[in-house]
Amino acid sequence: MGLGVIGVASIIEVAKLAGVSPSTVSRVINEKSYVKQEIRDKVMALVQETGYVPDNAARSMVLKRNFTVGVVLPETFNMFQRQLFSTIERFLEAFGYRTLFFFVKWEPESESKCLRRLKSEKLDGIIMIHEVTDPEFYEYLAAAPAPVVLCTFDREGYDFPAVHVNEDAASQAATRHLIGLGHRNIGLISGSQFTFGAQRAAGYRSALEAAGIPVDEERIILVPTYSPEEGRAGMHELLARGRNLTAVFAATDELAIGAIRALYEVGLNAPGDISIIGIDDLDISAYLSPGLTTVRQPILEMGRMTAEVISGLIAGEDFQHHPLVFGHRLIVRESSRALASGSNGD
Amino acid sequence: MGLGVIGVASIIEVAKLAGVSPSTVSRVINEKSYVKQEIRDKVMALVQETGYVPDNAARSMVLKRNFTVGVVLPETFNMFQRQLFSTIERFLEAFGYRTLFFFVKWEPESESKCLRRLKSEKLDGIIMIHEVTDPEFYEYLAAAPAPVVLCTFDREGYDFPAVHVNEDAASQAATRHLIGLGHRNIGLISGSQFTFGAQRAAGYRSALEAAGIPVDEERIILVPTYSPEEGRAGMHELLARGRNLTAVFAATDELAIGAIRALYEVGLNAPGDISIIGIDDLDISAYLSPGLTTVRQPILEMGRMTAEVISGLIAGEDFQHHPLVFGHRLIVRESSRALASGSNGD
DNA sequence: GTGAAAGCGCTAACAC
DNA sequence: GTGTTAGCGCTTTCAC
Repeated sequence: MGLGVIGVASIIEVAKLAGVSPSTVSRVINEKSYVKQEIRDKVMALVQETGYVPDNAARSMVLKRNFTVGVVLPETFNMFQRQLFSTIERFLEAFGYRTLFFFVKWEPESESKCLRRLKSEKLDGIIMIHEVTDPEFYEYLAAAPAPVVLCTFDREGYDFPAVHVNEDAASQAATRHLIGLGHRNIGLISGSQFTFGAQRAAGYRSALEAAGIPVDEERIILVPTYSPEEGRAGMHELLARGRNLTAVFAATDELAIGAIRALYEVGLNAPGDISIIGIDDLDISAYLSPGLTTVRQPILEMGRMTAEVISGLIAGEDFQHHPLVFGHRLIVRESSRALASGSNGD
Repeated sequence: MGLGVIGVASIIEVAKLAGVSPSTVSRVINEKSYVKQEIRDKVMALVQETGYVPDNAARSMVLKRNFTVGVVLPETFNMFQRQLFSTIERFLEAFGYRTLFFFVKWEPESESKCLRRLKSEKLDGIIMIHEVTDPEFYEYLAAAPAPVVLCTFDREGYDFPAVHVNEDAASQAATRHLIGLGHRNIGLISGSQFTFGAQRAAGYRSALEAAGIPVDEERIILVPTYSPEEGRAGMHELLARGRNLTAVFAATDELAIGAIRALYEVGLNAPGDISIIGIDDLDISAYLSPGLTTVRQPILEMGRMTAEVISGLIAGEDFQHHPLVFGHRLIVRESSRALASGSNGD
């Protein structure tokens, strides 16, 4: 374990101890060019002994690189995003980058603060897991010196690589699942925040139309965020409208959890009274009682792809148009069930 | 919004444009010493216009500080830890520090890799939200040039400031809640990982003993991790042992969620057949159906305290012995209920 | 009140 | 193969 003096050694001291120049020590450490075996061994031994670790700040100053990728995500990130960013972090680390997280609130001031911090970090790359509102933010990103990858959404008018699921297809699949179970009076709880809220609502509409079921606007509710609380409130509102719902498609699993909760509060249950389906397939969704029927986004693949694309871009590779739009997978559990004949409420 | 040349401006260019020296620009930005109002205004205007932001690497090199606090947490961090670290991050940012996360897996190799990375970062402070196993890790921490604060646990033999809840009191409260409801046949699902698993089990035992209820070892199960899956498996095992349980104390909410799931899988339910209580009070716990009865840890206060202590320490303040051990709060929801008389299974 | 100059720790030319 | 030198962008004495 050696002396283990804690990180006080600089490259100069190691060089002195080894009786060589700092450049040589640098060469040994970075394996840039050949150094005589004997010297190399000696230096390595000293590095061990002194516990020398290169100073990142000095290194990144001269290299003009930080080996750091910034990840912007909502301060209130949910479990889906949590899984996504862990995955991204893991792959990024494997590629030799450290990850710096930027949590941003859903308010202009927070976004501009984030933007300032982003600028000061001289990042090698930026991953957006959060769809900010400020147009200036995207302008900066587009002109930024570092590559940018969007994850879980796309932005019209820019050509950032964007890793995301086909929202329309996913929500059509969710709606079709309910239709296939015999449901006709299907409600929707989606959100007005972020692009995907509208996209998922659109998928719901087109699936209904494709099945020849008229869209009843009273069965659609758009809540401000995607939290369980909003799902709960949305479901209560839907119930209050008395549209004889037998099924509800919640645009996210968290919304679905809240919706089931609302049912519970009024003495109803899923799927007994109303079938529920979500989107995301959070870790927890399989452990709910009833287990949540949902549409899974391939988190692992999306995270890996995001990390791969950004590191390729950083390395200067041309952006090959990877297939960046991912497919979904329907996961049927217990919160949805076939409509008992004659019980469609009409 | 001005020229907005992307972060290419250096302090020298701003100085040239303003017709002053770099030192003056530095003084204006850092408000270190007085600069004539006129010049100050001019410089500030240029800073705006050029979008100049000081380079962190250069800054930290000369200042010999990174303004960075490292937070070590488990790669599989749960929702409780997620809330905790968001809180810490927010306060740290308010104090002017950026947060660098170190996710570590539950394996020796991952811990030593984390240790290496920790060393190379020249952190101003280190917060441990994860109880690593490697003794060497703690040795490093104890000798580290930067202050260290433990959060959610304590480590015998060291005198790191440790922010955590009184585990014994919290789990006694949970157990007593069940006892107060008339339950006598109370199971326990806790874990063998981390110190708190044993602590919570101890609280369970002493509460039982205090109530004159003999501890039945067959009603206690220790699972390897604290995931819903383990809670589910643990509950199935408990059920299989046929000890006429009417209530179960799960050492974490995630464990409790899994336990309820297990009940659901065999056609039982909480609280109808078995009452369930957890510890943590995750965001999601209130939205389950039934809502989970649990013991809340004051996440916000703990996070704030952690950030305050570390920033005080970094600023060179002597460590005043703050009250670092927090109290809990029983949150009664629907997963627990009074034992119907005569239904105690014996 | 402001400028000049030194230097933080490192790497990359460029000599030798 | 290895040493010398310059310089990354910033802050901070020290002059003025």
